[in-house]
Amino acid sequence: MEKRTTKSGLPKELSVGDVARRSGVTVSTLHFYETKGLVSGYRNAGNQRRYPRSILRRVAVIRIAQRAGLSLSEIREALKTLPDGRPPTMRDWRRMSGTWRQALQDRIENLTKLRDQLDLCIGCGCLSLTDCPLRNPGDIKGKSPQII
Amino acid sequence: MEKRTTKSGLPKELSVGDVARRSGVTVSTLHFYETKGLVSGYRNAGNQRRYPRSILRRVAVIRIAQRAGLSLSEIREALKTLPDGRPPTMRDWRRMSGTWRQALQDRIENLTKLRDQLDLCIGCGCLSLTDCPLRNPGDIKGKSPQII
DNA sequence: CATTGACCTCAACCTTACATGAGGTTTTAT
DNA sequence: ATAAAACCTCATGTAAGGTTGAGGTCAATG
Repeated sequence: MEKRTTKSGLPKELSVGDVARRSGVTVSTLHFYETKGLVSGYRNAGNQRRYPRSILRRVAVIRIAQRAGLSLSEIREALKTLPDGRPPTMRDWRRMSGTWRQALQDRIENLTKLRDQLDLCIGCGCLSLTDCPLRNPGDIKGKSPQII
Repeated sequence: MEKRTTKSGLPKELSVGDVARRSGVTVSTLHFYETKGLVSGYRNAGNQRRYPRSILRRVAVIRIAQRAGLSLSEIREALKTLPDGRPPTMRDWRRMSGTWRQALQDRIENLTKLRDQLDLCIGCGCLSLTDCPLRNPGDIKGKSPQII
């Protein structure tokens, strides 16, 4: 693939293999993403997948969101609000990445809280104490552990 | 269970059900942890699991380590350095939790870096740029994505 | 124009971290 | 003493996020 190019020298359409090479994910991952509704493209006369160049950005966005800790289904929902074949506008991108930034921030704060509690407990040899914050974290709901 | 108690009124040995109730994990999780070598106990005459009270601390430690992002096999390895039937000493606990603290800290730093990059890219409408740090993060090794 | 590499689909498999249920035994409570 | 609650083992299921392989087609190249 990557033969027909635009005047800028960039290929107009991409095969799965092209996308795999350039995005850093495998072909099977692209197939998988397609079954999960995360990416889409069209087929050529021979039933092979062809993608517009915007797929590359889309895959990059998916990977970033994964790094931020989102599940593929959350990512799919977020991507639903973006145009699929066309590159997203600045506004589109800001809205989505803003939400993701917040999710990331929440995760960071949770982990930081855990780290600080761990620091306290490393100091005090804790975990034997009935009121150790680490033993009954506020973010775990349901039947809480009894006094140990 | 929880009938025979010490003079302090605390039960001397615990059944799986007791441990489940008091630690906040299910019985099947305890079975599972046993198959994975994370916890152990002994059996009574009727082949039922019995645990010393120190199991409670052990399970608490496992859950904390999970929150910090460690896998069960990593946790198992770390726990190997602790006594199983006896409560760990302060030194034991400090060594282990110190390592975990570091792992946690690394995770926090990675996520923070990602967040900051995301902030930059939210501002600039990035991801179209060939040198966007989000598109080729330093922490992903191997064949890096080509210029998009 | 034949070959080889790239694609196709579909099913099965993998890892992590458990949950569920069947069929049978042991404890506990009345 | 008996019923109910709790346990036991072992097999199977679940969910996420893919990977692998078989069997067959398509396309780029000498």
